[in-house]
Amino acid sequence: MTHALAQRLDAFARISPYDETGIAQLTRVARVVPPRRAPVGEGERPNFVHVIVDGWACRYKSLPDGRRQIVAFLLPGDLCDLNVYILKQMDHGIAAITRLSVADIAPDDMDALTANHPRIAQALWRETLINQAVQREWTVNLGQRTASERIAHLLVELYLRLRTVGLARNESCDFPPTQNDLASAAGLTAVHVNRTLQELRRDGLIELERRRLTILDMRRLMDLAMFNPNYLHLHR
Amino acid sequence: MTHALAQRLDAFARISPYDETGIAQLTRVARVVPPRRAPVGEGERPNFVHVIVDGWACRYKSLPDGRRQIVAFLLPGDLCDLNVYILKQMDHGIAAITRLSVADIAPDDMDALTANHPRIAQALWRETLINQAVQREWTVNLGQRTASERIAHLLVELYLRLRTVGLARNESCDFPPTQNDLASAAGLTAVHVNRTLQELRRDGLIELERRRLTILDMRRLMDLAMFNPNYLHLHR
DNA sequence: CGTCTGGTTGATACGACTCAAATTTGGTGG
DNA sequence: CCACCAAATTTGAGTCGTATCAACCAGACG
Repeated sequence: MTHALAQRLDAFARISPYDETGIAQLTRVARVVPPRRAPVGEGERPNFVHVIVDGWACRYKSLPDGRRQIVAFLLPGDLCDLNVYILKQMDHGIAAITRLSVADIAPDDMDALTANHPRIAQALWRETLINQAVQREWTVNLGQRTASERIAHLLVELYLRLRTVGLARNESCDFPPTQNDLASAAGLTAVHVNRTLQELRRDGLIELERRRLTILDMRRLMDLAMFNPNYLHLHR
Repeated sequence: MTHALAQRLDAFARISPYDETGIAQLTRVARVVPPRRAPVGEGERPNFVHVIVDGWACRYKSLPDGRRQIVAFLLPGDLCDLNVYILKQMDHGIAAITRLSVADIAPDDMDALTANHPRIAQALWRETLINQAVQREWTVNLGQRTASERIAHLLVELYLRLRTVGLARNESCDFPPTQNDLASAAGLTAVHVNRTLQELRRDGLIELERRRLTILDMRRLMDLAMFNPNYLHLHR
């Protein structure tokens, strides 16, 4: 089984077996984080770069009055904090959605990796830019789309991202976030997410139960979401 | 008058006079773009990196049915498309809000600049990460805040960003975007932005007329917006 | 078996949108 | 300098999407 991070990077620039070995070595030792816990302490200035090896996490920001927005979902192969590698402090929190397995990479090892593997360095830089593009699309999602369009968009995005790391096929994938999680990612209430999901089910677009998502009609779901995959830059 | 881009970068990492000269040379020749026009063709694969020398622009994404979301405001010193430098295609558009003066930097010159000025290279990398943080905060803004909180947050952010490039002081700055622009940045209708601005004025928080913004009570405006400046990473 | 988390349902309230029109502002040309 | 026009702002009335509040239900787990 090839590593999720390698698959992720390979999706954009060819990663050689040699490169892949380099990645595999750094992510060999993984630590387990229980659900709802933070793999990275908030506000802390971390000394390691964290890679999600298995499981789902999210990046979130909270307002002083308790409101909470999930600003990104982190899937296997995602880096938690390339940013803090350079910036002084974490401006948001990270929480595990499922049980998580995380690899901690020391800055020195990271530097060595990018120095010895220029393709990886470039792929990481791309990764960063693509994350930015995803964040922009989320801005559009929250600013312009209605509840059902938003949820539809989120589901399609997550399905496609899972597929590029080999965690989805046949329009179907594990889908651990609760309706509460979806709500705080979509800027809706959990109640409304619930009704919206029912609507999508009723219209024969999706199946979603027991933490498993199946997209029954990809074409119509994408149309509803006005989903344009170009922002994911999935071509090689 | 020192250059906006230099000021911007200097806000995060000390830029030497030598570095500043390098920047000044690349941005000496500027091109003028009239309002509402695009300094960079949409969909095109640009051969140049564009820097806003003077004026305001915005980054936007449109949906097939015509809805349009401004995902970022570009102020003097901002780079339009460091991203496309690496990614294959532009996944969004750029439009001038005011008359714009733009410097086009050839990739080779860009490479030379970062090679000869490591501080600049690092500062540019930071810039990228901060833009990402800003985009995350916009996600929170659209997902969690009410209309008046959103507008308040937007105004404070823009004021602070202008201040770091020397374009604002005494809680006052030029403010060219129309209520329509604010609406499509805040995910609201222009009508509602109008009423929201009136509310902010009525409460003695701001003055805004003839394209000039004055923040009358910064403390209360920031409280209303639940504004936490840490995401701008303004410290050095 | 009781407890807890997540999902579901119903009734009601409200923030923001829509549509439509009036008014003001700013730019342009005579 | 004024007349004109288009763009931007303002106002009002009515509607709708989503939030709120409050139960209730199902399954997981200790």
